[in-house]
Amino acid sequence: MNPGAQHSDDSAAQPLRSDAERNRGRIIAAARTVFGRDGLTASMASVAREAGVGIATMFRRFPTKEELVAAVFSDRMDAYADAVAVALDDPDPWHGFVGYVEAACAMQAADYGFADVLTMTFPTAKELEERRDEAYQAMLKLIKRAKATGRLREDFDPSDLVLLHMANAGVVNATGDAAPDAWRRVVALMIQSFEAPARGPLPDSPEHDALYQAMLRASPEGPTAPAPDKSG
Amino acid sequence: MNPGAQHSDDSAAQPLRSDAERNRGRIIAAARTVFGRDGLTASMASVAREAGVGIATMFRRFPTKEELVAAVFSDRMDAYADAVAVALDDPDPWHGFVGYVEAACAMQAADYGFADVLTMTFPTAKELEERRDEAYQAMLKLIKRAKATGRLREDFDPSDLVLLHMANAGVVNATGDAAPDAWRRVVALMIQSFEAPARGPLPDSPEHDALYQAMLRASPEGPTAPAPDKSG
DNA sequence: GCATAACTGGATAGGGCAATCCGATTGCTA
DNA sequence: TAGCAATCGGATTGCCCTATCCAGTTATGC
Repeated sequence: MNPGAQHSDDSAAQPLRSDAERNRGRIIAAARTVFGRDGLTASMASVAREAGVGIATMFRRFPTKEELVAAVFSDRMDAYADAVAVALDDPDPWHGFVGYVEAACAMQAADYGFADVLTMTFPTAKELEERRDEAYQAMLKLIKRAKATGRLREDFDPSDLVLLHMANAGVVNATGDAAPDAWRRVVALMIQSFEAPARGPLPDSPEHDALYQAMLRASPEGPTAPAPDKSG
Repeated sequence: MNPGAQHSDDSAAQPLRSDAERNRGRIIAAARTVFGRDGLTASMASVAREAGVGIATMFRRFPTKEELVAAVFSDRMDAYADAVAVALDDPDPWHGFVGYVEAACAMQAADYGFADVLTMTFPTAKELEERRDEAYQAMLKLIKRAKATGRLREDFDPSDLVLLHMANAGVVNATGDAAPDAWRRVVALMIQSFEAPARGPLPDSPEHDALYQAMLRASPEGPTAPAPDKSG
Protein backbone atom coordinates (compact mmCIF):
# COMPACT_ATOMS: atom_id res chain seq x y z
CA MET A 1 0.00 0.00 0.00
CA ASN A 2 2.64 2.53 1.06
CA PRO A 3 5.94 0.74 0.65
CA GLY A 4 8.97 2.16 2.32
CA ALA A 5 7.00 3.90 5.00
CA GLN A 6 7.11 2.61 8.53
CA HIS A 7 3.57 1.69 9.36
CA SER A 8 1.79 4.99 9.87
CA ASP A 9 1.80 4.86 13.64
CA ASP A 10 2.67 8.04 15.45
CA SER A 11 4.06 6.11 18.41
CA ALA A 12 6.59 4.38 16.12
CA ALA A 13 9.27 4.03 18.79
CA GLN A 14 11.73 2.72 16.27
CA PRO A 15 11.47 1.32 12.80
CA LEU A 16 10.94 -2.40 12.55
CA ARG A 17 13.58 -4.58 11.06
CA SER A 18 12.94 -5.14 7.37
CA ASP A 19 11.73 -8.71 7.73
CA ALA A 20 9.47 -7.74 10.59
CA GLU A 21 8.00 -4.94 8.54
CA ARG A 22 7.45 -7.37 5.67
CA ASN A 23 5.63 -9.82 7.92
CA ARG A 24 3.59 -7.01 9.36
CA GLY A 25 2.45 -6.19 5.87
CA ARG A 26 1.59 -9.79 5.16
CA ILE A 27 -0.41 -10.06 8.33
CA ILE A 28 -2.42 -6.97 7.55
CA ALA A 29 -3.08 -8.12 4.01
CA ALA A 30 -4.16 -11.53 5.27
CA ALA A 31 -6.36 -9.98 7.92
CA ARG A 32 -7.97 -7.81 5.29
CA THR A 33 -8.89 -10.93 3.37
CA VAL A 34 -9.98 -13.03 6.31
CA PHE A 35 -11.91 -10.34 8.16
CA GLY A 36 -13.55 -9.29 4.93
CA ARG A 37 -14.69 -12.85 4.32
CA ASP A 38 -15.51 -14.03 7.84
CA GLY A 39 -16.09 -10.85 9.82
CA LEU A 40 -14.32 -9.87 13.00
CA THR A 41 -15.09 -13.21 14.61
CA ALA A 42 -12.31 -14.76 12.52
CA SER A 43 -9.57 -16.08 14.77
CA MET A 44 -6.08 -14.68 15.10
CA ALA A 45 -4.82 -18.13 14.23
CA SER A 46 -6.66 -18.17 10.91
CA VAL A 47 -5.14 -14.82 10.02
CA ALA A 48 -1.68 -16.15 10.84
CA ARG A 49 -2.27 -19.18 8.65
CA GLU A 50 -3.51 -17.04 5.78
CA ALA A 51 -0.47 -14.80 6.18
CA GLY A 52 1.90 -17.75 6.28
CA VAL A 53 3.54 -16.60 9.48
CA GLY A 54 3.85 -18.24 12.85
CA ILE A 55 1.27 -17.63 15.52
CA ALA A 56 3.92 -16.06 17.72
CA THR A 57 4.72 -13.51 15.04
CA MET A 58 1.08 -12.65 14.90
CA PHE A 59 0.78 -11.98 18.62
CA ARG A 60 4.12 -10.20 18.86
CA ARG A 61 3.03 -7.66 16.30
CA PHE A 62 -0.60 -7.43 17.39
CA PRO A 63 -1.02 -8.46 21.02
CA THR A 64 -4.77 -7.90 20.87
CA LYS A 65 -7.29 -8.31 18.12
CA GLU A 66 -8.25 -4.70 18.59
CA GLU A 67 -4.84 -3.54 17.45
CA LEU A 68 -5.03 -5.70 14.38
CA VAL A 69 -8.52 -4.47 13.61
CA ALA A 70 -7.38 -0.90 13.95
CA ALA A 71 -4.44 -1.46 11.63
CA VAL A 72 -6.59 -3.20 9.05
CA PHE A 73 -9.53 -0.85 9.00
CA SER A 74 -7.96 2.54 9.54
CA ASP A 75 -7.79 3.18 5.83
CA ARG A 76 -11.29 1.95 5.28
CA MET A 77 -12.38 4.27 8.03
CA ASP A 78 -10.65 7.02 6.09
CA ALA A 79 -12.81 6.20 3.10
CA TYR A 80 -15.81 6.26 5.35
CA ALA A 81 -14.93 9.70 6.70
CA ASP A 82 -14.31 10.84 3.16
CA ALA A 83 -17.79 9.74 2.15
CA VAL A 84 -19.26 12.05 4.76
CA ALA A 85 -17.05 14.88 3.56
CA VAL A 86 -18.16 14.31 -0.01
CA ALA A 87 -21.77 14.37 1.13
CA LEU A 88 -21.16 17.68 2.88
CA ASP A 89 -19.89 19.11 -0.38
CA ASP A 90 -23.08 18.21 -2.19
CA PRO A 91 -25.07 21.36 -2.94
CA ASP A 92 -28.25 19.41 -2.21
CA PRO A 93 -28.01 18.31 1.44
CA TRP A 94 -30.70 15.65 1.12
CA HIS A 95 -29.10 14.21 -1.98
CA GLY A 96 -25.78 14.22 -0.16
CA PHE A 97 -27.32 12.53 2.84
CA VAL A 98 -28.89 9.79 0.78
CA GLY A 99 -25.70 9.25 -1.16
CA TYR A 100 -23.72 8.98 2.01
CA VAL A 101 -26.07 6.46 3.59
CA GLU A 102 -25.97 4.29 0.49
CA ALA A 103 -22.20 4.51 0.25
CA ALA A 104 -21.68 3.66 3.89
CA CYS A 105 -23.99 0.67 3.70
CA ALA A 106 -22.31 -0.47 0.53
CA MET A 107 -19.01 -0.49 2.40
CA GLN A 108 -20.60 -2.73 4.97
CA ALA A 109 -21.85 -5.09 2.33
CA ALA A 110 -18.46 -5.24 0.64
CA ASP A 111 -16.57 -6.15 3.79
CA TYR A 112 -18.04 -8.20 6.61
CA GLY A 113 -15.32 -7.02 8.88
CA PHE A 114 -16.09 -3.39 8.24
CA ALA A 115 -19.76 -4.11 8.77
CA ASP A 116 -18.80 -5.17 12.28
CA VAL A 117 -16.49 -2.22 12.78
CA LEU A 118 -19.26 0.26 12.07
CA THR A 119 -21.41 -1.14 14.86
CA MET A 120 -18.68 -1.56 17.43
CA THR A 121 -16.32 0.76 19.21
CA PHE A 122 -12.73 0.12 20.20
CA PRO A 123 -11.73 2.48 23.00
CA THR A 124 -8.06 1.62 22.80
CA ALA A 125 -7.82 2.11 19.05
CA LYS A 126 -7.31 5.86 19.06
CA GLU A 127 -6.61 6.26 15.38
CA LEU A 128 -9.79 4.45 14.44
CA GLU A 129 -11.97 6.19 16.97
CA GLU A 130 -10.67 9.62 16.04
CA ARG A 131 -11.67 8.99 12.47
CA ARG A 132 -15.04 7.75 13.55
CA ASP A 133 -15.53 10.85 15.63
CA GLU A 134 -14.44 13.07 12.79
CA ALA A 135 -17.00 11.40 10.55
CA TYR A 136 -19.57 11.73 13.29
CA GLN A 137 -19.06 15.47 13.64
CA ALA A 138 -19.39 15.93 9.90
CA MET A 139 -22.53 13.80 9.97
CA LEU A 140 -24.09 16.05 12.56
CA LYS A 141 -23.65 18.94 10.17
CA LEU A 142 -24.98 16.91 7.29
CA ILE A 143 -28.06 15.97 9.26
CA LYS A 144 -28.65 19.52 10.40
CA ARG A 145 -28.46 20.82 6.87
CA ALA A 146 -30.68 18.09 5.50
CA LYS A 147 -33.27 18.88 8.13
CA ALA A 148 -33.03 22.57 7.28
CA THR A 149 -34.09 21.84 3.72
CA GLY A 150 -37.14 20.07 5.05
CA ARG A 151 -36.36 16.82 3.26
CA LEU A 152 -35.13 14.97 6.32
CA ARG A 153 -37.72 14.36 9.03
CA GLU A 154 -37.38 16.59 12.07
CA ASP A 155 -37.24 13.77 14.60
CA PHE A 156 -34.34 12.06 12.86
CA ASP A 157 -31.59 11.39 15.35
CA PRO A 158 -27.90 10.80 14.62
CA SER A 159 -28.13 7.53 16.48
CA ASP A 160 -30.56 6.36 13.81
CA LEU A 161 -27.58 5.93 11.53
CA VAL A 162 -25.96 3.62 14.03
CA LEU A 163 -29.16 1.64 14.23
CA LEU A 164 -29.29 1.55 10.47
CA HIS A 165 -25.79 0.12 10.38
CA MET A 166 -26.74 -2.52 12.92
CA ALA A 167 -29.79 -3.45 10.88
CA ASN A 168 -27.78 -3.51 7.70
CA ALA A 169 -25.16 -5.70 9.33
CA GLY A 170 -27.92 -8.12 10.22
CA VAL A 171 -29.12 -8.26 6.63
CA VAL A 172 -25.65 -8.53 5.16
CA ASN A 173 -24.60 -11.26 7.56
CA ALA A 174 -27.76 -13.26 7.02
CA THR A 175 -27.95 -13.00 3.26
CA GLY A 176 -24.24 -13.21 2.52
CA ASP A 177 -23.29 -14.39 -0.91
CA ALA A 178 -26.67 -15.99 -1.47
CA ALA A 179 -28.49 -12.70 -1.95
CA PRO A 180 -25.72 -10.13 -2.11
CA ASP A 181 -27.96 -7.21 -3.05
CA ALA A 182 -30.78 -7.76 -0.60
CA TRP A 183 -29.44 -5.02 1.66
CA ARG A 184 -30.08 -2.42 -1.02
CA ARG A 185 -33.80 -2.88 -0.72
CA VAL A 186 -33.76 -2.59 3.05
CA VAL A 187 -31.62 0.51 2.93
CA ALA A 188 -33.87 2.07 0.30
CA LEU A 189 -36.86 1.43 2.54
CA MET A 190 -35.09 2.95 5.52
CA ILE A 191 -34.15 6.03 3.54
CA GLN A 192 -37.74 6.51 2.47
CA SER A 193 -38.75 6.35 6.10
CA PHE A 194 -36.23 9.08 6.89
CA GLU A 195 -37.80 11.41 4.36
CA ALA A 196 -40.05 14.21 5.52
CA PRO A 197 -42.86 14.56 6.21
CA ALA A 198 -42.87 11.97 8.95
CA ARG A 199 -45.77 9.56 8.70
CA GLY A 200 -46.09 9.32 12.43
CA PRO A 201 -44.21 9.63 15.68
CA LEU A 202 -41.40 7.29 16.58
CA PRO A 203 -40.40 5.62 19.81
CA ASP A 204 -37.59 7.55 21.50
CA SER A 205 -34.04 7.03 20.38
CA PRO A 206 -31.94 4.96 22.73
CA GLU A 207 -29.92 6.95 25.24
CA HIS A 208 -26.57 7.96 23.84
CA ASP A 209 -24.71 6.17 26.61
CA ALA A 210 -26.77 3.05 26.24
CA LEU A 211 -25.98 2.85 22.57
CA TYR A 212 -22.31 3.36 23.32
CA GLN A 213 -22.47 0.53 25.81
CA ALA A 214 -24.08 -1.60 23.15
CA MET A 215 -21.28 -0.83 20.73
CA LEU A 216 -18.75 -1.72 23.41
CA ARG A 217 -20.54 -4.89 24.34
CA ALA A 218 -20.47 -6.02 20.76
CA SER A 219 -16.73 -5.61 20.43
CA PRO A 220 -14.38 -8.60 20.10
CA GLU A 221 -14.38 -9.29 23.83
CA GLY A 222 -18.09 -9.91 23.47
CA PRO A 223 -19.23 -12.29 20.72
CA THR A 224 -15.80 -13.77 20.15
CA ALA A 225 -16.16 -15.43 23.52
CA PRO A 226 -19.79 -16.44 23.01
CA ALA A 227 -20.87 -17.02 26.59
CA PRO A 228 -18.84 -15.07 29.18
CA ASP A 229 -19.59 -17.98 31.51
CA LYS A 230 -21.64 -16.04 34.03
CA SER A 231 -23.43 -19.37 34.18
CA GLY A 232 -20.55 -21.52 35.35
CA MET B 1 -45.62 -27.51 29.68
CA ASN B 2 -47.71 -30.54 28.88
CA PRO B 3 -46.91 -33.04 31.61
CA GLY B 4 -47.89 -36.61 31.15
CA ALA B 5 -47.77 -36.40 27.40
CA GLN B 6 -44.99 -38.09 25.55
CA HIS B 7 -43.23 -35.33 23.73
CA SER B 8 -45.55 -34.35 20.93
CA ASP B 9 -43.66 -36.17 18.20
CA ASP B 10 -45.70 -38.12 15.72
CA SER B 11 -42.88 -40.60 15.17
CA ALA B 12 -42.95 -41.52 18.89
CA ALA B 13 -41.85 -45.12 18.36
CA GLN B 14 -42.28 -45.93 22.01
CA PRO B 15 -42.66 -43.87 25.14
CA LEU B 16 -39.48 -42.92 26.90
CA ARG B 17 -38.71 -44.31 30.28
CA SER B 18 -39.83 -41.94 33.01
CA ASP B 19 -36.36 -40.76 33.93
CA ALA B 20 -35.54 -40.21 30.30
CA GLU B 21 -38.68 -38.19 29.81
CA ARG B 22 -37.82 -36.14 32.87
CA ASN B 23 -34.35 -35.42 31.58
CA ARG B 24 -35.75 -34.53 28.22
CA GLY B 25 -37.90 -31.92 29.88
CA ARG B 26 -34.96 -30.55 31.80
CA ILE B 27 -32.90 -30.29 28.67
CA ILE B 28 -35.59 -28.42 26.81
CA ALA B 29 -36.13 -26.03 29.70
CA ALA B 30 -32.40 -25.42 29.94
CA ALA B 31 -32.12 -24.91 26.21
CA ARG B 32 -34.95 -22.42 26.34
CA THR B 33 -32.97 -20.41 28.89
CA VAL B 34 -29.61 -20.71 27.23
CA PHE B 35 -30.73 -20.15 23.64
CA GLY B 36 -32.84 -17.24 24.79
CA ARG B 37 -29.85 -15.66 26.43
CA ASP B 38 -27.05 -16.54 24.03
CA GLY B 39 -28.80 -17.25 20.75
CA LEU B 40 -28.48 -20.42 18.72
CA THR B 41 -24.69 -20.25 18.78
CA ALA B 42 -24.79 -21.55 22.36
CA SER B 43 -23.06 -24.91 22.63
CA MET B 44 -24.74 -28.22 23.30
CA ALA B 45 -22.37 -28.60 26.24
CA SER B 46 -23.56 -25.40 27.84
CA VAL B 47 -27.14 -26.55 27.57
CA ALA B 48 -26.22 -29.86 29.21
CA ARG B 49 -24.49 -28.03 32.03
CA GLU B 50 -27.50 -25.76 32.56
CA ALA B 51 -29.78 -28.80 32.55
CA GLY B 52 -27.59 -30.67 35.00
CA VAL B 53 -27.41 -33.74 32.80
CA GLY B 54 -24.46 -35.50 31.26
CA ILE B 55 -23.28 -34.60 27.80
CA ALA B 56 -24.07 -38.09 26.60
CA THR B 57 -27.68 -37.73 27.70
CA MET B 58 -27.85 -34.55 25.72
CA PHE B 59 -26.65 -36.15 22.50
CA ARG B 60 -28.63 -39.33 22.99
CA ARG B 61 -31.85 -37.37 23.14
CA PHE B 62 -30.95 -34.73 20.56
CA PRO B 63 -28.29 -36.02 18.19
CA THR B 64 -28.20 -32.73 16.31
CA LYS B 65 -28.67 -29.17 17.40
CA GLU B 66 -31.42 -28.85 14.83
CA GLU B 67 -33.55 -31.39 16.67
CA LEU B 68 -33.07 -29.56 19.93
CA VAL B 69 -33.88 -26.24 18.31
CA ALA B 70 -37.03 -27.69 16.82
CA ALA B 71 -38.13 -29.09 20.17
CA VAL B 72 -37.44 -25.84 21.95
CA PHE B 73 -39.00 -23.43 19.51
CA SER B 74 -41.97 -25.34 18.20
CA ASP B 75 -44.28 -23.75 20.74
CA ARG B 76 -42.86 -20.32 20.15
CA MET B 77 -43.41 -20.90 16.47
CA ASP B 78 -47.00 -21.69 17.38
CA ALA B 79 -47.29 -18.31 19.04
CA TYR B 80 -45.82 -16.78 15.94
CA ALA B 81 -48.33 -18.49 13.69
CA ASP B 82 -51.06 -17.41 16.07
CA ALA B 83 -49.96 -13.81 15.76
CA VAL B 84 -50.55 -13.97 12.03
CA ALA B 85 -53.94 -15.56 12.59
CA VAL B 86 -54.89 -12.81 15.01
CA ALA B 87 -53.81 -10.22 12.48
CA LEU B 88 -56.01 -11.86 9.87
CA ASP B 89 -58.97 -11.51 12.20
CA ASP B 90 -58.46 -7.80 12.52
CA PRO B 91 -61.22 -5.97 10.66
CA ASP B 92 -58.65 -3.38 9.59
CA PRO B 93 -56.07 -5.24 7.50
CA TRP B 94 -53.43 -2.53 7.78
CA HIS B 95 -53.87 -2.31 11.53
CA GLY B 96 -53.61 -6.07 11.69
CA PHE B 97 -50.51 -6.04 9.55
CA VAL B 98 -48.77 -3.45 11.68
CA GLY B 99 -49.74 -5.24 14.87
CA TYR B 100 -48.39 -8.49 13.53
CA VAL B 101 -45.07 -6.99 12.48
CA GLU B 102 -44.61 -5.41 15.88
CA ALA B 103 -45.55 -8.59 17.70
CA ALA B 104 -43.23 -10.73 15.61
CA CYS B 105 -40.32 -8.37 16.13
CA ALA B 106 -41.05 -8.21 19.84
CA MET B 107 -40.73 -11.98 19.95
CA GLN B 108 -37.32 -11.65 18.36
CA ALA B 109 -36.28 -9.09 20.92
CA ALA B 110 -37.47 -11.22 23.80
CA ASP B 111 -35.58 -14.31 22.74
CA TYR B 112 -32.25 -14.22 20.96
CA GLY B 113 -32.70 -17.79 19.93
CA PHE B 114 -36.02 -17.12 18.30
CA ALA B 115 -34.52 -14.10 16.59
CA ASP B 116 -32.16 -16.53 14.92
CA VAL B 117 -34.88 -19.05 14.18
CA LEU B 118 -36.89 -16.49 12.24
CA THR B 119 -34.02 -15.84 9.85
CA MET B 120 -32.94 -19.43 9.38
CA THR B 121 -34.53 -22.55 8.01
CA PHE B 122 -34.11 -26.10 9.23
CA PRO B 123 -35.05 -28.50 6.46
CA THR B 124 -35.02 -31.55 8.71
CA ALA B 125 -37.22 -29.98 11.37
CA LYS B 126 -40.56 -30.74 9.77
CA GLU B 127 -42.74 -29.63 12.63
CA LEU B 128 -41.07 -26.26 12.77
CA GLU B 129 -41.04 -25.71 9.04
CA GLU B 130 -44.68 -26.69 8.69
CA ARG B 131 -45.61 -24.06 11.20
CA ARG B 132 -43.47 -21.52 9.46
CA ASP B 133 -45.13 -22.34 6.19
CA GLU B 134 -48.55 -22.12 7.74
CA ALA B 135 -47.70 -18.67 9.04
CA TYR B 136 -46.31 -17.76 5.65
CA GLN B 137 -49.50 -18.70 3.84
CA ALA B 138 -51.55 -16.65 6.27
CA MET B 139 -49.14 -13.77 5.80
CA LEU B 140 -49.66 -13.83 2.06
CA LYS B 141 -53.36 -13.31 2.67
CA LEU B 142 -52.67 -10.59 5.18
CA ILE B 143 -50.42 -8.77 2.76
CA LYS B 144 -52.89 -9.11 -0.06
CA ARG B 145 -55.69 -7.68 2.02
CA ALA B 146 -53.54 -4.86 3.37
CA LYS B 147 -52.61 -3.92 -0.17
CA ALA B 148 -56.26 -4.03 -1.21
CA THR B 149 -57.08 -1.34 1.32
CA GLY B 150 -54.41 0.85 -0.20
CA ARG B 151 -52.52 1.30 3.05
CA LEU B 152 -49.71 -1.11 2.21
CA ARG B 153 -47.49 -0.10 -0.69
CA GLU B 154 -48.10 -2.04 -3.90
CA ASP B 155 -44.52 -3.14 -4.37
CA PHE B 156 -44.30 -4.69 -0.92
CA ASP B 157 -43.04 -8.24 -1.21
CA PRO B 158 -43.49 -11.04 1.31
CA SER B 159 -39.74 -11.45 1.38
CA ASP B 160 -39.53 -7.97 2.84
CA LEU B 161 -40.70 -9.43 6.11
CA VAL B 162 -37.81 -11.86 6.09
CA LEU B 163 -35.46 -8.99 5.43
CA LEU B 164 -37.08 -7.06 8.24
CA HIS B 165 -36.46 -9.95 10.59
CA MET B 166 -32.84 -10.11 9.52
CA ALA B 167 -32.45 -6.40 10.09
CA ASN B 168 -34.20 -6.62 13.42
CA ALA B 169 -31.98 -9.50 14.46
CA GLY B 170 -29.00 -7.30 13.69
CA VAL B 171 -30.31 -4.53 15.90
CA VAL B 172 -31.33 -6.82 18.71
CA ASN B 173 -28.03 -8.66 18.71
CA ALA B 174 -25.99 -5.48 18.63
CA THR B 175 -27.92 -3.52 21.22
CA GLY B 176 -28.71 -6.38 23.58
CA ASP B 177 -29.39 -5.48 27.17
CA ALA B 178 -27.68 -2.12 26.80
CA ALA B 179 -30.48 -0.59 24.74
CA PRO B 180 -33.26 -3.15 24.89
CA ASP B 181 -35.86 -0.98 23.15
CA ALA B 182 -33.79 0.34 20.30
CA TRP B 183 -35.37 -2.15 17.92
CA ARG B 184 -38.76 -0.49 18.37
CA ARG B 185 -37.60 2.63 16.66
CA VAL B 186 -36.12 0.76 13.73
CA VAL B 187 -39.23 -1.31 13.30
CA ALA B 188 -41.41 1.78 13.49
CA LEU B 189 -39.33 3.36 10.75
CA MET B 190 -39.59 0.25 8.61
CA ILE B 191 -43.35 0.12 9.04
CA GLN B 192 -43.65 3.73 7.97
CA SER B 193 -41.69 2.90 4.87
CA PHE B 194 -44.14 0.09 4.12
CA GLU B 195 -47.05 2.48 4.16
CA ALA B 196 -48.59 3.63 0.90
CA PRO B 197 -48.11 5.73 -1.06
CA ALA B 198 -44.59 4.64 -1.86
CA ARG B 199 -42.11 7.49 -1.84
CA GLY B 200 -40.13 6.02 -4.65
CA PRO B 201 -39.24 2.78 -6.38
CA LEU B 202 -37.25 0.07 -4.64
CA PRO B 203 -34.49 -2.21 -5.80
CA ASP B 204 -35.86 -5.63 -6.71
CA SER B 205 -36.51 -8.15 -3.99
CA PRO B 206 -33.97 -10.93 -3.79
CA GLU B 207 -34.90 -14.09 -5.69
CA HIS B 208 -36.99 -16.43 -3.60
CA ASP B 209 -34.47 -19.23 -3.96
CA ALA B 210 -31.57 -16.96 -3.12
CA LEU B 211 -33.22 -15.89 0.08
CA TYR B 212 -33.93 -19.50 0.95
CA GLN B 213 -30.28 -20.31 0.39
CA ALA B 214 -29.38 -17.45 2.66
CA MET B 215 -31.63 -18.80 5.38
CA LEU B 216 -30.05 -22.22 4.96
CA ARG B 217 -26.57 -20.84 4.99
CA ALA B 218 -27.23 -19.08 8.24
CA SER B 219 -28.38 -22.22 10.01
CA PRO B 220 -26.30 -23.88 12.74
CA GLU B 221 -24.00 -25.57 10.27
CA GLY B 222 -22.98 -22.10 9.20
CA PRO B 223 -21.99 -19.55 11.85
CA THR B 224 -21.68 -22.13 14.59
CA ALA B 225 -18.50 -23.23 12.89
CA PRO B 226 -17.20 -19.72 12.21
CA ALA B 227 -14.69 -20.41 9.49
CA PRO B 228 -15.46 -23.56 7.46
CA ASP B 229 -11.72 -23.90 6.96
CA LYS B 230 -11.75 -23.54 3.20
CA SER B 231 -8.44 -21.90 3.96
CA GLY B 232 -6.70 -24.82 5.63
C1' DG C 1 32.87 -10.78 7.79
C1' DC C 2 31.24 -10.76 12.42
C1' DA C 3 28.79 -9.96 16.68
C1' DT C 4 24.49 -9.29 18.45
C1' DA C 5 20.04 -7.77 19.15
C1' DA C 6 15.83 -8.44 16.83
C1' DC C 7 13.09 -11.57 14.90
C1' DT C 8 11.02 -16.18 13.69
C1' DG C 9 7.91 -20.03 14.22
C1' DG C 10 7.24 -24.61 16.28
C1' DA C 11 6.02 -26.39 20.68
C1' DT C 12 3.28 -26.13 24.44
C1' DA C 13 0.01 -24.99 28.19
C1' DG C 14 -4.73 -24.30 29.17
C1' DG C 15 -9.51 -24.02 27.79
C1' DG C 16 -13.85 -25.07 25.10
C1' DC C 17 -16.55 -27.84 22.06
C1' DA C 18 -18.62 -32.01 19.37
C1' DA C 19 -19.12 -36.54 19.62
C1' DT C 20 -18.44 -41.39 21.19
C1' DC C 21 -17.56 -45.16 24.58
C1' DC C 22 -18.53 -47.91 28.46
C1' DG C 23 -19.14 -49.27 33.32
C1' DA C 24 -22.60 -48.13 36.78
C1' DT C 25 -27.34 -47.26 37.73
C1' DT C 26 -32.26 -47.46 37.53
C1' DG C 27 -37.02 -47.99 35.77
C1' DC C 28 -39.93 -51.54 34.27
C1' DT C 29 -42.15 -55.92 33.92
C1' DA C 30 -42.96 -60.64 34.83
C1' DT D 1 -38.58 -58.99 44.00
C1' DA D 2 -35.55 -60.34 40.53
C1' DG D 3 -33.52 -59.68 36.18
C1' DC D 4 -32.99 -57.27 32.07
C1' DA D 5 -32.83 -53.64 29.01
C1' DA D 6 -32.87 -48.83 28.85
C1' DT D 7 -30.66 -45.01 30.51
C1' DC D 8 -27.18 -42.31 32.84
C1' DG D 9 -23.06 -39.45 32.94
C1' DG D 10 -18.04 -39.21 33.46
C1' DA D 11 -14.04 -40.08 30.68
C1' DT D 12 -12.08 -39.78 26.43
C1' DT D 13 -10.72 -38.50 21.64
C1' DG D 14 -9.88 -35.11 18.34
C1' DC D 15 -10.05 -30.49 16.88
C1' DC D 16 -9.57 -25.39 17.23
C1' DC D 17 -8.56 -21.35 19.83
C1' DT D 18 -5.60 -17.86 22.75
C1' DA D 19 -1.37 -16.88 24.59
C1' DT D 20 3.42 -17.66 26.01
C1' DC D 21 8.08 -19.70 25.80
C1' DC D 22 12.38 -20.61 23.80
C1' DA D 23 15.98 -22.40 20.69
C1' DG D 24 17.30 -21.40 16.13
C1' DT D 25 17.75 -17.83 12.37
C1' DT D 26 18.65 -13.35 10.22
C1' DA D 27 19.14 -8.42 9.34
C1' DT D 28 22.03 -4.77 10.52
C1' DG D 29 25.90 -1.80 12.15
C1' DC D 30 30.65 -1.86 12.75
